[in-house]
Amino acid sequence: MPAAIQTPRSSWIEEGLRALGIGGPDAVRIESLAQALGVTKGGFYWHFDGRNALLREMLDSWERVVTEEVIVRVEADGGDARTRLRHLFTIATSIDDMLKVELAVREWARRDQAVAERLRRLDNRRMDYMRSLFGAISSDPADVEARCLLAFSLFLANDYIAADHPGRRSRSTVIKTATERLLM
Amino acid sequence: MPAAIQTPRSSWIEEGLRALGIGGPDAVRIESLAQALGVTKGGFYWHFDGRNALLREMLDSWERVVTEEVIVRVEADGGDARTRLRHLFTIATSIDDMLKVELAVREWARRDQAVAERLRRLDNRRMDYMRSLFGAISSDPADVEARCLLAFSLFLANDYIAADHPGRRSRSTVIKTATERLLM
Amino acid sequence: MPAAIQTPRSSWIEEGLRALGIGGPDAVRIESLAQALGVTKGGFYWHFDGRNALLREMLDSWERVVTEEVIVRVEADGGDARTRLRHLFTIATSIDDMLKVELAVREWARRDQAVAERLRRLDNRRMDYMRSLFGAISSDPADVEARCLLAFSLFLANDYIAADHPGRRSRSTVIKTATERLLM
Amino acid sequence: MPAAIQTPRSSWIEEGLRALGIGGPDAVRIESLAQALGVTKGGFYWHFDGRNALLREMLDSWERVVTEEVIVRVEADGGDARTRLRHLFTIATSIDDMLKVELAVREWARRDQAVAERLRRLDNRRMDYMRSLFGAISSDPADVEARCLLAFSLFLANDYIAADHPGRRSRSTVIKTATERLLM
DNA sequence: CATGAATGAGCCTTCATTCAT
DNA sequence: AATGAATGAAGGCTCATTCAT
Repeated sequence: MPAAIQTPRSSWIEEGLRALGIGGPDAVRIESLAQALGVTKGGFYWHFDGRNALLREMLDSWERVVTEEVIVRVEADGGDARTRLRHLFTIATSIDDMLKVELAVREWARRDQAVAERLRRLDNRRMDYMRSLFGAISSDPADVEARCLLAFSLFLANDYIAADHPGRRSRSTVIKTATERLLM
Repeated sequence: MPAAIQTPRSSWIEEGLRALGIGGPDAVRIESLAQALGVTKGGFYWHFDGRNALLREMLDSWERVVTEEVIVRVEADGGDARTRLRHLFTIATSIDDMLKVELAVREWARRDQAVAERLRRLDNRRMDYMRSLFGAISSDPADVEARCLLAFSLFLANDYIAADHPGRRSRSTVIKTATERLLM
Repeated sequence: MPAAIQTPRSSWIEEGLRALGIGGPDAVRIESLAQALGVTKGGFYWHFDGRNALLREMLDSWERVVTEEVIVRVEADGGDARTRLRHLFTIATSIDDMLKVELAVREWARRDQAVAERLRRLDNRRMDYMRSLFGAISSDPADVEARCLLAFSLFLANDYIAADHPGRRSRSTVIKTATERLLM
Repeated sequence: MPAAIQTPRSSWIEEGLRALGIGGPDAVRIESLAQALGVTKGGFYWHFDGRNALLREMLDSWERVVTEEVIVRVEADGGDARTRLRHLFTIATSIDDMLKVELAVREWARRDQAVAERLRRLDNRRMDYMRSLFGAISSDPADVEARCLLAFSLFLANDYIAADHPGRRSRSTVIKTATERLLM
């Protein structure tokens, strides 16, 4: 039976990820997190070796969730390649908090080599998975690759592109159309 | 008499955009810029009303370049819709510094309402332009919209996605294939 | 266990009042106070919300001392109206540090509406008290009012007027004569 | 014929005195004065040796006006001692701008020995003048001295005391009553 | 585990001053 | 005489970090 800890490491990590998603790495301030957790920042240093250690563990934690959870859930639902891809897109865009973190990490990776390295591993794993699914739809490797990149781009860019769509079209409708285009 | 001094005002803005592109808004530090320009930070306040004023003018300046310049260049080259779209993609991805700024601004917009507003205006103008070009290729409005979004996503995501491509394929090859897919 | 630390919060306030008395509000510099207290300026922000908060609390603290303490001490000593007035003048001019602060606050009030408002409340309370005492000496309300104003002026101007007095007369002798004139 | 100067020394001094009266010596900022005069601060250094030189000349200028002008005007109007004293009080409290400067200088003197010295000379000259007038009213030197101090105090404290007066009494009415009390 | 308190580095901003033109 | 531009010294504030209790 694990000791009942008052403010466990995981709380700091969760709160840190929340802050990261909202304001980027610079917003992960020990003081803010402490305040959000209702404790004083001094206690933080009992759990972690410093801010960088927290940042590292935040990434570890996020990586684990994002990799395992999503793919596991898609596979659990079963179905053919097209079905799975549709599930994948739905799940990926539905975990709102995680998408925010995703974007923050990606921006962060542009400035930090270590983060970039982690992201490369992660993206490769995801692309591999998509490649296997799109490979069941198209037999042209170049086309598979293009579809993967387009799908991935669509997923990421959703939150960045601020444009409105004409008529009664909502963003999600446009994404759905675009997705189907990739599944043809 | 030739232009005496190369308007140092714009030097601060240029340097600011460079810093923004590399490290995001938090990296736009008066002291760093001053050092990069070979002057002392105190002098900055002769030119600008403060950091926020610089940030605002940086966005003004960037918006002007990105909007006018790109579309003007594409139109200058002429050609049919497909040709113009190909030119657009080439130009958009070739101004390396501007792409970095683009991404930084986009991340920034997620935390700052005023920036988000500017970006919305800008993205709408771009989407309008693409819509007019894709409209010449496809007659289905939903399809046009989907192609626009995919194209835009592809452009943006390029710098974010860290995945490698199997075989001898380079990223730019995959993008080219993906682009052609959108022009079919 | 005796009081562990002598509430460092109040140390900042005391030191702040000292600085205010000597050099006016502009002389209340966090850095100077820190140095005087033998700590670094950063620590100040643990105790206060910023310079303005300190300034506010300094005024609170001073107001409390000046209002309560003086009147309480005079009343404690008892005696008739004349005796009390003599005590009042003696006490008011004897708390040297407080007189300096008094003058500084008054000058400050000329530039800051909020300070002016506090001072008005304080001065009214004092005038009320004097009015009650002079009312026992003179039955003409206009005369009472004039005596109050003269007494208050005398108290304040003491530190401002730099003139020497001829003969062997000291300032305090002249003030004593003037005071008695008001008590006739 | 003196050269027609664009922004003469005297403008800087006048503007400096205005700033001094409003905000004390710390408010005499070259930059503010320049802005008020519609020129750039750089030009200031053509006229003056630096901020301290301006401050010195401001005091010179103020001293001249205050000493000569007031006494000269009172004497010009003539009358007996009581009449002259009444004139003196009226004039002294009527030059509003000068009263503000007067108070600012007095506060300043508390922190600056050189200013204190000037003020002592000035106050002594004024007290001498009042002494001569009160001497015609009272033959007791101690009483004369007390009246002088009270009169001077009343004049100075007017602007500092923020108290309201009960009934329909205005401050100036109270001062008038108090003045007459000193002339009895 | 956590608090209270403090350190110190870093940043923004203001302002007197200087200087070439 | 005055401007445009810059320097440098303060001073206010934030925040990661440390440490005794």
